[in-house]
Amino acid sequence: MRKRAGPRRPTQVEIAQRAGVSQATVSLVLNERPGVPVAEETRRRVQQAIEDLGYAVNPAARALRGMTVKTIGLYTFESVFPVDQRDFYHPFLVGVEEEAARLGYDLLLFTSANTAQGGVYARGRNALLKADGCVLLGRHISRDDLANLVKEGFPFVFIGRRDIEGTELSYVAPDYVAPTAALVEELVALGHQRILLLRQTEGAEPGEDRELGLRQGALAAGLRPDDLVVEFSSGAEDIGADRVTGWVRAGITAILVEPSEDNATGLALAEVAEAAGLRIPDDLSVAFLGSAPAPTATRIWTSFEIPRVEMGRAAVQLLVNLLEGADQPPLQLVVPCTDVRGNSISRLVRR
Amino acid sequence: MRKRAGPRRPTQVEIAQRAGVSQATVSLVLNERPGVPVAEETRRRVQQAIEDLGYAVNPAARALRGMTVKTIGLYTFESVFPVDQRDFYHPFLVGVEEEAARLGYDLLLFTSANTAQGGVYARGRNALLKADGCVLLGRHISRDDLANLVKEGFPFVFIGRRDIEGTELSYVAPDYVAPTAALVEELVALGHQRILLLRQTEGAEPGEDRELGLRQGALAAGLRPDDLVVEFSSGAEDIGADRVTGWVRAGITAILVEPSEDNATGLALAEVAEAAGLRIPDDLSVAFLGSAPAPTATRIWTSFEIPRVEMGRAAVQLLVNLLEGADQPPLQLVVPCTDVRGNSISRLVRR
DNA sequence: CCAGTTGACTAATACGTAACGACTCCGAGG
DNA sequence: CCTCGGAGTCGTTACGTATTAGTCAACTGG
Repeated sequence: MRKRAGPRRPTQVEIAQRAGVSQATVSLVLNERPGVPVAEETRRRVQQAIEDLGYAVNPAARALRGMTVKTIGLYTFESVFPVDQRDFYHPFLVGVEEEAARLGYDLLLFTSANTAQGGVYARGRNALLKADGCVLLGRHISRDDLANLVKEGFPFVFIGRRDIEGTELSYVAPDYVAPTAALVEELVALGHQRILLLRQTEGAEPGEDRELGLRQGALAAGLRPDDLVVEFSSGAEDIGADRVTGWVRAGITAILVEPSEDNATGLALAEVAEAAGLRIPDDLSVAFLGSAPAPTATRIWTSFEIPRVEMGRAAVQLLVNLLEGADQPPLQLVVPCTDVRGNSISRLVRR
Repeated sequence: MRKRAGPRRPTQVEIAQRAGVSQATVSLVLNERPGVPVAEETRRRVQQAIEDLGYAVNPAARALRGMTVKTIGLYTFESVFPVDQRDFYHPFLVGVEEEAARLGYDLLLFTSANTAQGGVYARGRNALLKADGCVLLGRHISRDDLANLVKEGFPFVFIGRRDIEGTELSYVAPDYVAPTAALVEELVALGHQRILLLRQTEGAEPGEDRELGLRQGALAAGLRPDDLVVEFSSGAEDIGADRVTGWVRAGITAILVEPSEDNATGLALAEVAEAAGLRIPDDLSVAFLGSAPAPTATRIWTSFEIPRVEMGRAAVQLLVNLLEGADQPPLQLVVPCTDVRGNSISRLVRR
């Protein structure tokens, strides 16, 4: 943190001198306050001085007085930056940006915190303070950091659901439960009796929600709990041929995949299955509980889409509510997903 | 600019009280100054207090003292935000972001200024002050704004070349002259004798550079100035069938197109030409002096690529040089483009 | 002619930090 | 015994703004 270079900028004091008034009056002209009138002639002189000297209010001084500075921070827990178009997170950012712009806030990207590998509390401890409030994003998140932020009373909104024991935080999250349940009911209606849920090992809450949806759907469709299998995968290398054929031999006919950012697990599953002579969907129905891999000429994955742009927008709206409403309690918002009906599940044919 | 909500954060004074030292000592521990030692035991106590209270330095107060705050602003003169992948400007932003992250700076996107439609000096006059320095970007730029910024001594780097009379500013720009000249020489070698340059009406300097390249190339290839034609277009609707056939009837056999962000002009030209029965490149050679429309199965446009990501990176490097070097003069950087040899120009066949 | 009221302005202060100069120890050197 | 000097701390100030409490003159109504 070195010293700034360059010539000094004019201050309210200099404006005041030039206009022949006090600094307080300049401030009054700048932000007119109801009940404190300023004579028209005085106002004019001050405006003129501002024009002449090219004055601009100093945001730092303003912030020091405890004012907001119309800036929303955007922090991601994993390396989302640089913002690549193919990136899973890109639509969130677009939504955040659009809405911030619409509401007149600038957007501060905490690019440095990520590379520094220290989390929110890395560098000068809580770098987020440069902004009025913050939108947080990312799977591999530090619960301690979140809890700390809540304790400190720093205004933030998390994109995705996070439950922290003992505290309540603001978030906007997709509804994984309902569409998962609907998918299960559809599979049962298609004749499937044993269904596997393949969960990611990381990012607990979304996985919990999907499992809840699985059980709700099974209950509604009259499936027994024994017919449901839940397994975990930490990546593509987890999915071996023996594991997949094992599932099938155990009577599994439909697999619900919790997607990862790059969908490596799901793609590996498909590849391994086909290599083992299992055709999708004839021998094995596969659906993604979230964003699926891009459709190809022959394959459209059955899945559902998270409204990412809208979630980004909503996060900013919640945050601005927190910032502008005095003493708001934490806000939560759950948004519905839209179904994608593809050709990766089908009616079960008993052999 | 309302008041901030939430509980107050701990200050250096409170740390000092808890550690039994003065505020000045806390500051010393926080930013160790060469020549001013602090006892190990004291340092430890202060660190402990910082830990206990969860202290974080207040960036506003720091900034007010004239310190830099490790933030680079990014301002675009037209609506680049929200950052869309198809956007012409996206690669610049990626480069800026990468380099800012690498150098430990956060990135402040001035999204609000664009929508407010007021330019740099809109809102509270010069919103840029929230950052230490700024990267500026965009074609439809206000020369007055730029001149003002220079006058005020605000550190910034412009992406693209801009000459402002009487002042010198920092920029990173692509070299349009050399590849344009090379293209002209190549066309002449292919037998072309009358060449048209189709300039954009807006964004003067890049157009000037291309025209300079045209004349240099013509000179080197032994073409007479009379054989060069320069026309202007303000968009796709400018390009009518009569205009294009007029050019051809006047002996034009090759057209160099100055690209716009969306390349509408160039695409319109191609369409109109084909509709008029002119085949490219047999009847008419066409090349883009910059980024061409995306290649298709049958068409790769001859053009050259601006290294946009690298330019973004370079802009940040220049800016950080300005910020961290004391009293740096303005810096300029011209980067080479890479040729794209396509199938839209060919040897001239006399009929 | 005076108490009360309103309009227009200002002096003073607080916000949290970094830096400068001054101050107090304490041991070494004369 | 006195002086000197360095190590370690501290008091104070300045940064530029928004706000509070207050001053002061002009005006009102009785």
